[in-house]
Amino acid sequence: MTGIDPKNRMGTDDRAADLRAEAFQGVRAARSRELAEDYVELIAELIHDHGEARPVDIAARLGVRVPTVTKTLDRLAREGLITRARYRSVFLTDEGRALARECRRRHEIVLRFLLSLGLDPETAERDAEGIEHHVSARTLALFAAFASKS
Amino acid sequence: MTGIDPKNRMGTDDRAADLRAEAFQGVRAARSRELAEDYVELIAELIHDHGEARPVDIAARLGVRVPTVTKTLDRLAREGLITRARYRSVFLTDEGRALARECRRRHEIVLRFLLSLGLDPETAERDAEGIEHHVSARTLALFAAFASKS
DNA sequence: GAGAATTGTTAGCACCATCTAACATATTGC
DNA sequence: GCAATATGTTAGATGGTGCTAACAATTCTC
Ligand SMILES: [Mn+2]
Ligand SMILES: [Mn+2]
Ligand SMILES: [Mn+2]
Ligand SMILES: [Mn+2]
Repeated sequence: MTGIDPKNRMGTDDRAADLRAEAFQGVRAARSRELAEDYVELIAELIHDHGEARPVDIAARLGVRVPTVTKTLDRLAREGLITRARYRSVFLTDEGRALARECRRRHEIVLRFLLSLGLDPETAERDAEGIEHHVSARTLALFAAFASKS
Repeated sequence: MTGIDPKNRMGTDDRAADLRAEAFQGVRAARSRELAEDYVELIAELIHDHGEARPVDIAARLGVRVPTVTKTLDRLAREGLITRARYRSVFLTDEGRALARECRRRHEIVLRFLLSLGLDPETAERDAEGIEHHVSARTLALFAAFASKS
């Protein structure tokens, strides 16, 4: 019968720590999807605007070198988001197209939200590009509601 | 004198692409700082709440294994954010403490903002943990203003 | 204070994301 | 159609972030 039961105190701490850990695990999962999301969104846009998505254009817009794009595209192909043939431009699979659509929608909601808060367009675009990957469905819904209500 | 000057068209595209590239480069830079930011913020909190920051507690709260923490702490020490001695707990340098303070402030502003939008506390905490690293000073100021005005 | 339990480190693996250099292929322009 | 240019791939390096297994040091408990 010591004053405070150390087991109990630890138990509370542990539960709090577990909650934290879950949050961080979620963030890590989101991080691991970020690059694929940016790629498919950009590929869809290039196909829409220019008729095709070429590695050189992807690289120019992402600000990385072409070999970096080649390697990442190989990964996306492995994951079933795109298809490609050597020396040819890139195509989205159905799955890739679905992801791209979802990412575009999310990107636009986040962007409109930031603009409706009064942020300048350039900063809004920059911040949206990072924030979009870390916004839950609930938060997205609130963003959309706020933006349309203002 | 061909119908549309292809050089001109390309020029416009190039400038737009450059802007995009800058945004993505900014996001990549933020990504490369994320982990260090989460670590120093958590270390400061552990020191404040428990008197010391031990790898085992850092690991429990981040949801990773202890050897992962060891390795990352080595990197943070290399970068001058923490100091440590073998088998001892972790200390922040002045630089680390300054970064931790800034991260904590930013984290709280983002969290309060999300809560003031009407998000439930658990989702707010999760989203804040990811969003915080991608919020510019301007956006942060707008978040803070919105949260206090509501 | 010795043995048990906990904590921390090291080594080694896997994967990702970036780069440069060198080479291969396609496209373009004359 | 060929030569020059542009584009794409491969190889190999660097560094980050995660893991498990094995071992070392510390701390706790009796
Ligand atoms: Mn993005
Ligand atoms: Mn985007
Ligand atoms: Mn965080
Ligand atoms: Mn945080």
